[in-house]
Amino acid sequence: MAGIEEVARLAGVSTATVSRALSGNAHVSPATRLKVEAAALELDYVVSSNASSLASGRTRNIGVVVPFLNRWFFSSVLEGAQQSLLRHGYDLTLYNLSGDGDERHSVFEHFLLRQRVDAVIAISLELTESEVTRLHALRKPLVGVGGPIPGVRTLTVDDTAVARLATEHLIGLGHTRIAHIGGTLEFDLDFHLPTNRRLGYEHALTDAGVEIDPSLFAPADFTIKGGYHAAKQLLGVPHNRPTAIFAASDEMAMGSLLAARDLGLVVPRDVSIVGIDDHDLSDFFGLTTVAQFPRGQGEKAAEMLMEELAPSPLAELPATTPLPFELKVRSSTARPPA
Amino acid sequence: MAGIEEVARLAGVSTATVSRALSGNAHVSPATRLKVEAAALELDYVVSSNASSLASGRTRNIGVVVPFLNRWFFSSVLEGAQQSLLRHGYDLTLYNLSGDGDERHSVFEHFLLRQRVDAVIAISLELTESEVTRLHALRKPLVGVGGPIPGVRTLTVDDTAVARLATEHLIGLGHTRIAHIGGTLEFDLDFHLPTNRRLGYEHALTDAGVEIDPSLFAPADFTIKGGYHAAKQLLGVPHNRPTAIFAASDEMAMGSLLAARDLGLVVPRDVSIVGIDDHDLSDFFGLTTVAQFPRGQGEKAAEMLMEELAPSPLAELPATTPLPFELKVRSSTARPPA
DNA sequence: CTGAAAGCGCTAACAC
DNA sequence: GTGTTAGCGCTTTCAG
Repeated sequence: MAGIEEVARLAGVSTATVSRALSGNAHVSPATRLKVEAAALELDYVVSSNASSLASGRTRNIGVVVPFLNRWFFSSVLEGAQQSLLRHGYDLTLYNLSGDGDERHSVFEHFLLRQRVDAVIAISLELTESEVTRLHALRKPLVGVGGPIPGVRTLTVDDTAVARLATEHLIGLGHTRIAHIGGTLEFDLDFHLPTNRRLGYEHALTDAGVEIDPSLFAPADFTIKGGYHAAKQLLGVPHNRPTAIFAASDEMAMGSLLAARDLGLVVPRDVSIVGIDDHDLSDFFGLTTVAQFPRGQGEKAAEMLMEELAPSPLAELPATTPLPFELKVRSSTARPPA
Repeated sequence: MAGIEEVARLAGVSTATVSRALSGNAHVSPATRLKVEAAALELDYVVSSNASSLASGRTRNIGVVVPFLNRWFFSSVLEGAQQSLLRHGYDLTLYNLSGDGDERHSVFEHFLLRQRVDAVIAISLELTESEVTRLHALRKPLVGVGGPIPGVRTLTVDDTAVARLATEHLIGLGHTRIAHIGGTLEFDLDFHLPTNRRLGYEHALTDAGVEIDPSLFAPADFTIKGGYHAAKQLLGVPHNRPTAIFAASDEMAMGSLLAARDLGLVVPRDVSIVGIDDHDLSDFFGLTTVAQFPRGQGEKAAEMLMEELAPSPLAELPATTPLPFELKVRSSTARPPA
């Protein structure tokens, strides 16, 4: 537990110089810098982040708030953010709001206000106006991932366009009876993702001159299990069965795959299935999907924060950055049966 | 950003009293405590964790180190730990070592030494002796989850017993040709989990008087995909096919389920399958498994740390706490075909 | 480019 | 029970 003073003594300089040399925040002659670095190394010196934060006002720590941990999308974003932050010398403190509203309140009251963090990343969370206001009042940069938050810079794919792309792929193959497994209303609270995806689906259909059939929609909960049951419902009808399913997430698409199989249908011969995500397992299942890149989203969110926290005040960045997505055609889609 | 001084002024007491009243670390008369609390509330006062840490030496922050984020086991442990820590007013800073060894080194050099954390939880990571030594030298409590670390208190299920239980379930049903999908050697580096599970399997067999057939073992990588390929290998043989598979993880067991299906086999009529974990999806797949409870493991790890950090120095606790596990029989196992 | 010194906002003896 | 005060270990003006 060597302190800065000992390093200063060993290097024969003042503590101020040690601080400058080690943080790189000011000009120090190469010679002294070397001396200081050598001394620090020899003494195993590492700055105390608390003392440093207290004195400088910067914590080099970013708060990340997520609603779930054990879901592919969230953990991927988190992974990306973590890695990127680490590279920048930042720590990541994690707040999981999977619990009740109480937990959420306490997180906002406690950690944001304890000034433990320099900024926060909110993943797929619709923050309330008061939460956003509070953060702004504390001058904490905030970036959202996974859906637009009013007044906040946000990274999000264009859900409507993604859904349209998936649906158009099916239409392009010749399908017209295309079912859609979307989210239940409760999932619409944050960001209206289900609604947007459904809209993209409907737009694509309409543009292609296909009438929208409400009986071809089934809601589910974004899980494999939910997708399975929804698909059984959709595919179990005796006649005029849909020839394709567009699921609003890969997990639901996988559930559909399994449901089709259990019904004795062969994919893609009897029914085509397409999802959204490019989940880890999608390749294994041969699932055609529209990839979004959550790792990249996490990384980008971190980078944005780094820029915002950097001394050089950049030009105002756009409030919402569109994210890339890409159709990945695999073996779960084909022309409809003749 | 009201400071303690303003609160003290508003409440008509000294800063020391405010500190005491708010932290509960000393006796304050109920009357003044109330006054202080009211003042703090009115001013939206929250302690600066940095100042507090610097002065007290406690950070109220726990570091959690994980090798993966997007795997069921790890995210579940993490979730449990997070929730438990939050309840205790602790923050959790996350370090994901999924990158290269460089990252690992930097994590150990940086965060542990930056004294950002009071203690650390290592999930399924075999720490090197020097890493452990370093932590001990810094007097940072350390608890491991998922495998024994020499010289460190660890939470872990008895892998041998778990595997034995799963295997005995199969034996009890009348199976004798029981295959095992275990881990590849690389997964054995940390904690020898694959080896232990294989041993449990072999012991159970031996005890039952069944000879161990090396051709009935197939290694995989703990994923669904890996399990799928391993199972195809095992089940694809023309004759004397195994009547049961014991997979060392539920994900591999699910892969086996899918493989069996693709081979035209009906589970459990033609082949029984059992896994370990009780993964989120296991219920959906009707998979018989031996549940371990990772959320609980995370919670318990947090609790242990809280005790260790508490002022009252408890009696020395056992170095390794055995964890509960439980056979969950579902529909993937049955008597072997006659 | 470098040093001296004044805090950063709190906690913990130590008095009373 | 409560006030006084000396730091915790750094960073950052301000001089030089």
